[in-house]
Amino acid sequence: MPELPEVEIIKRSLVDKLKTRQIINTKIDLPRLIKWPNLTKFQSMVVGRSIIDMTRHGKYLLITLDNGNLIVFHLRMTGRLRYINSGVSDDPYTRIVFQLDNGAILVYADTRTLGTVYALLPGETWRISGLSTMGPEPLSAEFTIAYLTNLLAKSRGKIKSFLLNQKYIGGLGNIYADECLALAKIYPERIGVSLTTEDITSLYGAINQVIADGIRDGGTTFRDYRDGNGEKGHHQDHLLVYGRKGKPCYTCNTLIQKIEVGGRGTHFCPQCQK
DNA sequence: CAATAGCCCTGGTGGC
DNA sequence: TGCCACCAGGGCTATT
Repeated sequence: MPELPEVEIIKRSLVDKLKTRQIINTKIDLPRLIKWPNLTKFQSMVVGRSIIDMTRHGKYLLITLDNGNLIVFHLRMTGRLRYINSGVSDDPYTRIVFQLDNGAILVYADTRTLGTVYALLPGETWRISGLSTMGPEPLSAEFTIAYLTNLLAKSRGKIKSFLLNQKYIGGLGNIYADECLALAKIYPERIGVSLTTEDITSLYGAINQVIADGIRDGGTTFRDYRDGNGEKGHHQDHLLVYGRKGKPCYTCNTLIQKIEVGGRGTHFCPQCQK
């Protein structure tokens, strides 16, 4: 499932190829993925425009067009964006194709079709609440120990759920949230306000470290994730707990457990994480 | 504010 | 081998 590191790698692998390209046509096989506006308006806002830039905000990907309009993607669970020189997609789950002026295509493919796509006028990002209410991202200047401390002082829910809430921190998903808590040695069901100064310092460092490592390794490929060139990531080879239920902890050899927290599968070491 | 359930959706998997 | 219930889970909504 693409989280911040995966979406960042997709952006990096696509941005230079897309810049200055003109979108000459679209082929939309699954119109319900377009959440705003309707199919006809979406096409009219996109076709004929040139791409100025591609950026990422949390797990959202944004393409800026030459008139200031935005194409916004959220890949959810199984969304993929890929640039294909030949102009022909071999992905059986291709849902949207953007035909470019050099004969290449930008393909949006999505197995489970939970992804979302929008076209926005300049200044319309408020239409996507998840985008406009998103908290600071790991590794950003706004994400500080003081910020985290202030929020946790008011947080009466479980720390795992806190980390997944995009209003607090933008970009963490289920895999990296579990990894953050493992690295910080914090039990996922701890209540936010119960975290000590030491815990918070450790967690803050772990969040930045885990996200940086994920990016360094080109993202985590469990099944579906690929970058913009169709390449897998490597961070699945460096996970401490996610997907390791029943396997020994690298620190203490205790078997990793999996529980449900806030409706999400949650992996942790019962010995190391307190 | 927090927890929970339901919804969207398809493919892989485990059990029998 | 075939069938089927179940699970994966991000983000949103409704309810308690």
